[in-house]
Amino acid sequence: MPELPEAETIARGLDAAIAGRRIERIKIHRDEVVEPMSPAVFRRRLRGRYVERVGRRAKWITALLDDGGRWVTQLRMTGRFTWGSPSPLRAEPHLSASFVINNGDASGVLRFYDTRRFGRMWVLNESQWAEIDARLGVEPLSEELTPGSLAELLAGSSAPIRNWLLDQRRVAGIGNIYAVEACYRARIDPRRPAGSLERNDVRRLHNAIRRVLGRAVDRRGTTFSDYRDVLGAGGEFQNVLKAYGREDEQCARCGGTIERIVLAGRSAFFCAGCQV
DNA sequence: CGCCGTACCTGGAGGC
DNA sequence: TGCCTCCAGGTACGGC
Repeated sequence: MPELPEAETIARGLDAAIAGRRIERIKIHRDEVVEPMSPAVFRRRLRGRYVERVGRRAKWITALLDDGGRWVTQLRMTGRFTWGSPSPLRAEPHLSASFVINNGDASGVLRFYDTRRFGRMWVLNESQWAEIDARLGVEPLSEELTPGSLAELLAGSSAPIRNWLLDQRRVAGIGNIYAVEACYRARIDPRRPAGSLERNDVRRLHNAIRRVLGRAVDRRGTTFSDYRDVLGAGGEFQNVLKAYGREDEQCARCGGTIERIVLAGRSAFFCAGCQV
């Protein structure tokens, strides 16, 4: 479900909801959500802490705590937060964890649902977080990603460019939807070896990555089924997808037909007429 | 080392 | 309706 734009939207919603507030009660409904931490240690490190700020790194949601710790969440495919009014912390289908958070004069409940149960959340110290952070590549919307730095990262790779874009160690935050859309916008065949891109290809790809992600953030992400922001609203970017999920439809740019292929086990969509 | 197939899970869609 | 297969926004791991 969530790639960079969805994680960004969720992080902004969480920041508005819980920054400056205290985590009063924690219930772990499914122990695996905190693996390899134990629920007891997770709760001990989080209970009573104030959340200073919620942000995003790649596809991770990170909340800075008042004791210097960091509460981090990896949403994976179907992880979802909801912020709502208090009610009993009872188990519901797909509910992995719930948190009672002091909301000024009242309290609210933050819930983490995860249908496919791939999502994880941990409370880390700064050096543990630094290790994770160091393994993640450059933020694609930051000034660090330039046509020149992208060209250096691409050099020497034989992986198809669509697969390369999914590798979080070089550029971090892009998932399958936006990798496919960026290749379409850049008019690059998703099968092209990453290291074969020439200067003009790299410039178009750089521009495409930033435009696609930037517009998807503006539209609060892409909703097919599971993804919702913390108040339950879907995104709008699915309405302007040009290639992803459009197998057999007409290409908006050249009138060709969008094809679906499988690369490294995952669908890619492209127009053979105008993506070279 | 780089790349890719597989595994981890559940549920929705579509074929029969 | 039921049963089967395929597919899904991510990523860790192991094999080659």
